[in-house]
Amino acid sequence: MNYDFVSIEKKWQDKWFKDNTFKAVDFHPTKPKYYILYEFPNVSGGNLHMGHMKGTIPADALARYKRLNGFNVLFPIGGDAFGLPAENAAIKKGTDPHEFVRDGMKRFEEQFKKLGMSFDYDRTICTSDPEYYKWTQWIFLQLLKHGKAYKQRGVVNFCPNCQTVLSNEDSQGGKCDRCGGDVVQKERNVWFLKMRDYCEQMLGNIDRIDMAESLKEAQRNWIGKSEGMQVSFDVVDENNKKLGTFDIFTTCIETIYGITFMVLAPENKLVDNLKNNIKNFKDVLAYRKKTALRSEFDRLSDQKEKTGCVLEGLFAINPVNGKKVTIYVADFVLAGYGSGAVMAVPSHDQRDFEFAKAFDIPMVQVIEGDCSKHAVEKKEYLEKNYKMLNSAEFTGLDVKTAKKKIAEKVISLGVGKKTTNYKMQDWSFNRQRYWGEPFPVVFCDHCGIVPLDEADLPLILPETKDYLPNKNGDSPISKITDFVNCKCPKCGRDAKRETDTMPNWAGSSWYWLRYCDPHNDKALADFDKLKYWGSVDCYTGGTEHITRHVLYAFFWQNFLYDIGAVPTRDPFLRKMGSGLILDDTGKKMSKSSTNGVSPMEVIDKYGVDAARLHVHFLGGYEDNTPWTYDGITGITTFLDRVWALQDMVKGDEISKEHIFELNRLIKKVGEDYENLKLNTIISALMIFIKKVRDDGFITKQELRDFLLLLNPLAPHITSEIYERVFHAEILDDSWPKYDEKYLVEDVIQIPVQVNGKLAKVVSIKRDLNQDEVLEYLRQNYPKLTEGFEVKKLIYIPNKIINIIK
RNA sequence: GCGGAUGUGGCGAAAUGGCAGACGCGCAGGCUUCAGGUGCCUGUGGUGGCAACACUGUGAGAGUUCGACCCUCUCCAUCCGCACCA
Repeated sequence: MNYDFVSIEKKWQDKWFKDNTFKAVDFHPTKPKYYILYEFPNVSGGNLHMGHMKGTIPADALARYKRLNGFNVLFPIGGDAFGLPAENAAIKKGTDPHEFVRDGMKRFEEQFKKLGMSFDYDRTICTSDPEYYKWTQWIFLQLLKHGKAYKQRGVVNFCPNCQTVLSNEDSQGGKCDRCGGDVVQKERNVWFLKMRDYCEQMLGNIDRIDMAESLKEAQRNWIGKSEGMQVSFDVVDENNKKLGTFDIFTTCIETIYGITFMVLAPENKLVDNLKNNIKNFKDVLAYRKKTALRSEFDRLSDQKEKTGCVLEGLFAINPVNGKKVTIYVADFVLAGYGSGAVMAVPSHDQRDFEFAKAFDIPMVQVIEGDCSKHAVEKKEYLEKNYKMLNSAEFTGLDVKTAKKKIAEKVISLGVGKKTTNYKMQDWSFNRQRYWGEPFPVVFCDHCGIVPLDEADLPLILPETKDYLPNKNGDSPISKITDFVNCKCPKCGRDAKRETDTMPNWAGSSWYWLRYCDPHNDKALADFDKLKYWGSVDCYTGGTEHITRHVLYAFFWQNFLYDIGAVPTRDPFLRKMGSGLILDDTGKKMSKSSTNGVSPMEVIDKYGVDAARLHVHFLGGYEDNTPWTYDGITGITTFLDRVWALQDMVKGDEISKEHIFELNRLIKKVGEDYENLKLNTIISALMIFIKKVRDDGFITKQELRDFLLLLNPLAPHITSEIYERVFHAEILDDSWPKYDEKYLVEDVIQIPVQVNGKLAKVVSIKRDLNQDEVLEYLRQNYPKLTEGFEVKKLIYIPNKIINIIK
């Protein structure tokens, strides 16, 4: 007899939705809090895809499990709606973004309902709602007020296709994150957030969070902490007249006697400052222009051919030995890292080596090793602790000692100091696009950049039909003159508004805080509520944008903590990245690919309980799993058998036939929910149901416990059976307890090995001592010990016996 | 190039120092059924054997251990992230 999943599932979903059954209670008087967050979906798609099944279901199961265990669970949802992804999708569809987002949010809600998600729908937020982005703007004002936001001309990533500036995070590998096109470098006036100030704090967050090591490493790499020295070099002309100085950063101070040239990034300011002394300044400008347009193709090309341009007429003086060397500009030196300049030691750095070969520059070897084919780099010379050469008083010392002594010398000469460098840059924070949070600032000829009064927030995004990106890379908002022209809040004279908008990451960098108090119009959230809900206990979601998103989250949370707006530095205690669902070619199943199977299709065919179980029976939460319908019959058979339990009820209390299995099951399933190991929960439940069917009956109490164990994963069918059998609501019941005394049986089966090889499995009383075991074996299994002397008996009580002969 | 992870039957996968392959799919055989792309039962890593059983087996090779999928070292393969970061 099959159960009618269509009507049963709808019945419960309607009820949960209508009653908002899963409402979280602020300041619950007795229950402990538990905060589960699922990464809110981006409204760009408007439809849930298989990837969402991987992330939502475990979060929902954990939420339901925790509620049954007496927790006051906060499990909210919302939509990430501002920014390029939604705007590009809206443009493609030819809809106004406002309307596009409204539709998308509605569709998400319907689909989440169909998934049986136990969200608190009263707390739903959307980042493009003025009530929400009021507080995104408020946070920006605080950043500005505390010197963590600044506007500056700088060389930044620009996507010619999307017509906007992008952050480093949004242009990884030289490709636009949204359209995949090549990103070029452009000089522009840009808002930056001082994320670099938070490198150490963020590294602390990474250490404290419970998250996969690979994700932690990706984030540490992105921050890119590196310890070394900053050293000052004088710049002179042919006649040794001092023209200025510049700093370099190095992690290999021990090679300083090997410098044969210096290299600046093409954009380095020194080039502009000394342009009158550079004889070939025209060539330098031409080189600059060329490198700015270098595309992805050039950068990835295998040759990695070194290009550059000498600065004729300028020389640098090595502070340790007074040696005069040539200066170049070259694009292998990055303007944004360190001070945008390096000392070049071709014998001991492979890039310098290649550059020296290309430009025919001499080399000086200062550490042992064979430098004829390639540089002997620090990995090799430090590991082998080679001796120093050609390094004045340090010649003959081993490298490790020399490194310390040379550093001391540089410091005592007053030309250097120990420093720490980070790869991470400040966050370029504006986009020349329509669909985003307007910046709450105006530009006044008299007062400069003037922030709006907090009382005037939100600054509403003006409506317009002309929202397509501009060809010249200006924001379309610049055309809305009655928005742009305004009065300066400070002096009252005519002023203009900022017309760029914030990036899509703005709204998602603090949204977990808003869920604690989503309707507050006095603060981003009430401080006591933030304190009550605290850090997110478990945060699930995809891994696609995890490095960026989590770092941005750490950054904002730390900033808000420092200004006293939130009670903790750690937004999340545990972050789980769900694996991908792969299609039949082993590639990521994407929403756009034609072979993508929609979750709604699976739900319509098999029911949502079956779909929920199937996706997570396929493999572990953090593993990639290939999608297939194969095996779903195993799940539907299981659910049919669960349904059939109603007709097998006999007796009330737990039977002696099932007491051990049931207690073990309760223990195992509970542990597996905590660790989100849903696949083994399902198999454990299958094993139990097989036992029940073999015995031909289940008691009422056993059925009750079984339904509770399955409820977090398959909430509909279990709610229905519970109601039919017990005439009550399963959600009013609580998680079954197990008793330790039923986890162990008096007579156990344990393996006996001879010389480490399995010989026999024997039945034996629990908790015998070693002598008793040997005696027992001699009595009952004489063959195991006959014919040889037992040299040694290894007996791990109740686990294994190993006889050594 | 650097970093991280993974590697187990025909397939998805269990087992984190103690009986490898649980559970599910698939496959084979059987029972039920008017019928079945239904339900139920049995078997199923490989090799040999009618069989009980024997040997063998977790990417490859070494090591630690009474005992290794699990710990250590070397290598190979695949996937992911970063990539001229001084």
